[in-house]
Amino acid sequence: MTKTGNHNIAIVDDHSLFAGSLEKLINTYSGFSVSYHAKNGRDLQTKFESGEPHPDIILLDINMPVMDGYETAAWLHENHPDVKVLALTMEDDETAIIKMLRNGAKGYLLKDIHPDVLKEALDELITKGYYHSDKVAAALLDSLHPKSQKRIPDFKENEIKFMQLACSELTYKEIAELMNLSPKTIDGYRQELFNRLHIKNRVGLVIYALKNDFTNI
Amino acid sequence: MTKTGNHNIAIVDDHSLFAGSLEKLINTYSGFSVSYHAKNGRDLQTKFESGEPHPDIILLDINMPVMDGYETAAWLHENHPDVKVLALTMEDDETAIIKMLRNGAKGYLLKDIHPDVLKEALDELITKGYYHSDKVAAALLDSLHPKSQKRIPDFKENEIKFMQLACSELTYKEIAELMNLSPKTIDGYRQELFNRLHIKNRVGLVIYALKNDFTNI
DNA sequence: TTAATAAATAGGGTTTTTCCTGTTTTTAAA
DNA sequence: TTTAAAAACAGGAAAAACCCTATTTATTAA
Repeated sequence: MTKTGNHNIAIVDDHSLFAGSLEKLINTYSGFSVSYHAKNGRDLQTKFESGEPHPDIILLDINMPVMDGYETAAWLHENHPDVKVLALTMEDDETAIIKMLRNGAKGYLLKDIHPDVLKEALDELITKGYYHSDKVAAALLDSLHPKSQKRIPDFKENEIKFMQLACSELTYKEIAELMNLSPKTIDGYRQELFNRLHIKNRVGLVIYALKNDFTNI
Repeated sequence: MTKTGNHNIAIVDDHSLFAGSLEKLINTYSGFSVSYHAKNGRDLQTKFESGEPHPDIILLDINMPVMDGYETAAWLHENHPDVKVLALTMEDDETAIIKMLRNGAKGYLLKDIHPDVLKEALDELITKGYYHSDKVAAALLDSLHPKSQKRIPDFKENEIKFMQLACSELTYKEIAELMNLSPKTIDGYRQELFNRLHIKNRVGLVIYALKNDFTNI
């Protein structure tokens, strides 16, 4: 049935049980087998330096202690660009997707997918070199569409100031007073930012501001 | 007719990939096989009512939508006390352990354990009827010690869950639905937290939660 | 100077949040 | 079993947030 060689996979995840289980699942897929696990990025680096053959594919978790998925993906992309990285994580988060892809990941999967989807992703990774689910495709489009490839849209001075003040317990009215503007102007900033950033409410704005280092707590 | 010594296992977890993988792992253990999965407690109830034979052991996740691990364990304990429940979760939380055991779970395992530990736990579950890791034993002891009651964290479990969900773009109504509680109860949590933490609004709560590592963005 | 554009402001309505107080239900203790 | 406390829930109302559309005021490029 299976033609060309077997593809070796490494799993990088600090949840041993998940990793161990996943190995069994993957080993039931023809054409794929798991060669080893690593608990985090640092652990993976050690494996790479140990001289044993590199895996073809790495299933990479994002949330890990010591050296997380972002760092690990970046390191692999830099030092072992031949190794295909498939992000496999719990986080259903557009910025996480973008960040992983920017760091060289060839695909992004959520852990709550059906096992068949993983098989499909692995197959596509081999045949096409990447796997992009609908969610990833949407995230990509979204990130590329705003004119230039600017990751972070450029904000006006006042928008940034408002964003920062919104990350506090001040009401919009109080923010307006502080900025010497009409509450209606502030409301305009708010609305404009909500639209541009695709967020629904002030908490979304706070999260955005924190994620993008416009403020810190 | 099951072979002598073969024990059927059901997995209740909303993470399909984990469940599917775990099945493969367990099927490599002699004496155990997985008969089916369920996505949550409600789903499990349906399986029980469908007439197919009940599993001997249920691996039960805590965090699930619709009907979580606590409810499910309680229901099983009430209606199917013959079925052994092994809690299998990410939460390394003493109160969660206590709560699951009180609801009839025969053991408690973290998802980041080594696969061998799961095998050991399953074996002990069959031979002894329970599996108590060191952590569970410690939690039990601690809970019996009256002093520990004083040391109970400042926040109740639901308060923490609410706090975490409040750090999102969900409305309180949506959070209430997710937690299977009345919006008025959620409002009660909110008010209580605002008072205790001396904060004025939801943004204050988000900031508090982030500062104190109840969530991360 | 003027037309185009961007920024600030408004009107006015809907939804959500916030707040206060009180009742029912559940849980745990005596 | 009774009782006290805690948790869940509720009514109602005001404030704040949210949303859409439109107008006035600055800015600036032709």
